[in-house]
Amino acid sequence: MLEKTYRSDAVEAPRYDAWERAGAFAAGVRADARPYTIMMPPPNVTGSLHMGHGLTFTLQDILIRYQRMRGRDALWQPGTDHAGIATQMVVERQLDEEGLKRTDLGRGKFLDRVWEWKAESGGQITRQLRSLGASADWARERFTMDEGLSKAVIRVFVQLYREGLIYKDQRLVNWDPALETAISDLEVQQTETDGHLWYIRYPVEGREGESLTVATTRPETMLGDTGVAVHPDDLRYRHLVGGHCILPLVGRRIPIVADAHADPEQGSGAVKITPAHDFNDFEVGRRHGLETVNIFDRTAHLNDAVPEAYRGLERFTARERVVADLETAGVLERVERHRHTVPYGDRGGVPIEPYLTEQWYADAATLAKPAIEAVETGRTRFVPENWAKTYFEWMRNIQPWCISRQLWWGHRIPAWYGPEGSVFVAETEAGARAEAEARFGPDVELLQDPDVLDTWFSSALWPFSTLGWPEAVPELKRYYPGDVLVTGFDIIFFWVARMMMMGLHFMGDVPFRTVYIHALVRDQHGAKMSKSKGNIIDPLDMCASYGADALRFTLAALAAPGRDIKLSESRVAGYRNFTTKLWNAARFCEMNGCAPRPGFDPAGVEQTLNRWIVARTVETRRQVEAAMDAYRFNEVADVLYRFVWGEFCDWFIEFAKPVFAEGGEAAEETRAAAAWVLDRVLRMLHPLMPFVTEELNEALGLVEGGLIGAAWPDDEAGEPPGEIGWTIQLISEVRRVRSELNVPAGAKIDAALVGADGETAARAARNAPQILRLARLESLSDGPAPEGSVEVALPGATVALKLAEVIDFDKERERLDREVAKIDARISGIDGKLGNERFLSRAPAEVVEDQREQRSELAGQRAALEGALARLG
RNA sequence: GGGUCCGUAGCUCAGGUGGUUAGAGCGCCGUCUUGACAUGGCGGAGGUCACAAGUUCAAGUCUUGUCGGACCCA
Repeated sequence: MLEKTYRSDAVEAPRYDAWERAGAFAAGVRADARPYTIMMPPPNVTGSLHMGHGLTFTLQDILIRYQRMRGRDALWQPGTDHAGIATQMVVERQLDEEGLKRTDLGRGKFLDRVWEWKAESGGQITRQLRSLGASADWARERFTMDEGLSKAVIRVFVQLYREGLIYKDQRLVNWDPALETAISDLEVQQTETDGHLWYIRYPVEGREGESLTVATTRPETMLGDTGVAVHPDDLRYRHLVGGHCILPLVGRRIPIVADAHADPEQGSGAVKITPAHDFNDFEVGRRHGLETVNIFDRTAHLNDAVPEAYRGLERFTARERVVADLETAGVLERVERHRHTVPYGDRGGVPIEPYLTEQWYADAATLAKPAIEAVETGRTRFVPENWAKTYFEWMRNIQPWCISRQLWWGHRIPAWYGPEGSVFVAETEAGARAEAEARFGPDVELLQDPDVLDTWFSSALWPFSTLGWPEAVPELKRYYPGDVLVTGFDIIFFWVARMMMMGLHFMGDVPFRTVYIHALVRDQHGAKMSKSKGNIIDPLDMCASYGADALRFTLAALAAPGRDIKLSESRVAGYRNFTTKLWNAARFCEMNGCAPRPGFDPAGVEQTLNRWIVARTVETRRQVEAAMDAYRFNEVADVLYRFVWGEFCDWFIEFAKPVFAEGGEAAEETRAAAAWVLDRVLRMLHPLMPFVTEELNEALGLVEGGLIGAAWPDDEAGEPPGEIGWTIQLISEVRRVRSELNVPAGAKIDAALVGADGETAARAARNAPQILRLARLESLSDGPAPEGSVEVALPGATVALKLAEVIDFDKERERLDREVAKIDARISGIDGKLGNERFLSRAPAEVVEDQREQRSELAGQRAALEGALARLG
């Protein structure tokens, strides 16, 4: 006997363990089945589960469980990525507490510490994923720093290098002075900041008293200025082009050049050029052959390239000093408040510095070409397809990808430096050495590049490196390409694009056929969830309070394509109630002996009620499939919710009660039908609510071996008979009138069916026990309407409620007048259409016919109401 | 500056290719301890579908413009 309420907290963990122990998540068991692959976007090994994870992994689990039930050999490949910067920071913070720096330990010992940390704490997020119910194939779990995946990284690097698609270059990078490494331009957050605009006069050489005024948000960078630009069409300054300014505080002689980068409308129209510290200025400098003077060291302190007085100053201190000195020198014209965007590193949290360094780059433009084409030709499809535009936009304007990072934690770049600036790139040191010795003879000294690769470089290989590449294992052939990649739009550039490039280049095929892009999870008012705002809804809290099933169902129900999810706890509570409802419906079935009947044929049921629920179940199944195939998770949830609650519970179970009470063959068939519907409901809900459905399945002894491995239903049935719908309408109308007239809920009243044709009378008779019970009627006789009754018009008949004692005749007349008015409004609407020749000639025949039918139906009801009015006198 | 998306009930949102009386959850009001379920039942109120023009027999849905908001890129 089922408990009175479902206890998710007691059920979920053991249930999950049982699945995992039984190997229910394992791919490869169904050797003859068509594979279905989802590559789990590897969360950071430092991560802990937040609601964004909750959404993405819930959707993936829904898909994987659904396809598993549909008979596919489902592989959900899990794992984590090593998160270079984040992980290194975590361990450095630990060291900091011991008063140590990573340089105190040295590279080897530091890496040992990172691995130690990983072993202890790195599994947190994958453990948390289990409480969500994620049915990933944990036995195949991978980590981007695993031996095999590392081998793949090295292989890819070496091959791309040999193909000329990886090279070293001296360019400006986004430099994080807190972390002392280059970072990707994607890891730079442009942040609106209140600042100032300083106007500085640069004296013109050889023209006493004449100066050019430049405006800057970063006055300290003037120490590295090597030019001043004016617009070529700017008549004010044309005579100065080709001349020089004398840089204040420094005394350097810098050329005045004409360049379209200078905007005549902005400030004075003249702009200082600092090629070593600004991306635009770098280009200007290149065009005009200006010097590059690097004025910062790795931590953004001024270096020896600046006058002695400023050396060693931190950049913001330097700003104050420079401004003060400019003022003293009388060349500071004015200062304005100015709001502008400042680039911040999203990990280090300090403003990044455009910084001139030598780094390794991948030729993204070349790699992008086939990746663009693959989406153009539909080999990979975005859902919703709008995101393809974003993808194209970025891919068609792609910049060289800076792949080196000045970190210790990560894949070490397989490049060794020898004498005379030589570089040897090989998969192993021995390989590099062999090459070096061939050139320089034995005993050549080699030094490996100290840097590591961008974490996304290894993530880009995830769809095939996790399957064993570069070894030629059978898994590669079987599970590559994946079927769908599920991720957020914020990751299209970082990861989706790069997987496309690498997959096509190394596997010769796209890494996945479909990319499903879901939205961000926000709080109930649409704000991003963040610790500082205190508006975080923790998925694990939700699971603990309402059950993982309730959270999963909520996320699915809110996952409408192309829209952010505004989540509130009350939604989760609402779907917890749905879990309870399901539980209680199952409990009702159990209490009434609704056991599955061997050989039960849903298409062969005889009772109208059962034909109805069977047909509705099949119809629901079709709708769920269509929604699932279109990744319309909200529709999947909605269709199931409405069917289970609004039809199965509200009507089928209520209609079944008198049948059970009556007994006999009808009751037997209805019991079997109820058990069958419940079985189908549990199967269909299982991908969304795995725990409660599995628990109920076991308790009721429905599918042997568990739902997780059960087959998705494929029953067929005809149209649902209209009789049940009509009866429902009758009951609802009577209830409404009772409520309107304040008839006490407990009072049973006599009623008559007036003016019913033969078929309608038969319908009413067949469903009389249900009608009496649910409309709370004492009796339902055949017309005519009793004296002093309230009449309700229905298709095919009128129900007259004997309420002489409670009726206020005037009020009843008013009520009927209102009903007539409503019908008249609809009739005149229809007449407007039917009176329009263009409608009759141009609208499809079935639309016209439908209007005619409605009109005749309404006319009948109107006549019935008029009759009722007449009888009231 | 370039691009994407969104304005539908008090709140949060559904409404693929135009076609019944525009739906759901939460909230609100009334009512009911009826043997599955008060985490519930029954009933109800609440919408000029942002605004304007256009296309069409027909527009929440398509087009254009206006206003308001969000996000991405530079």
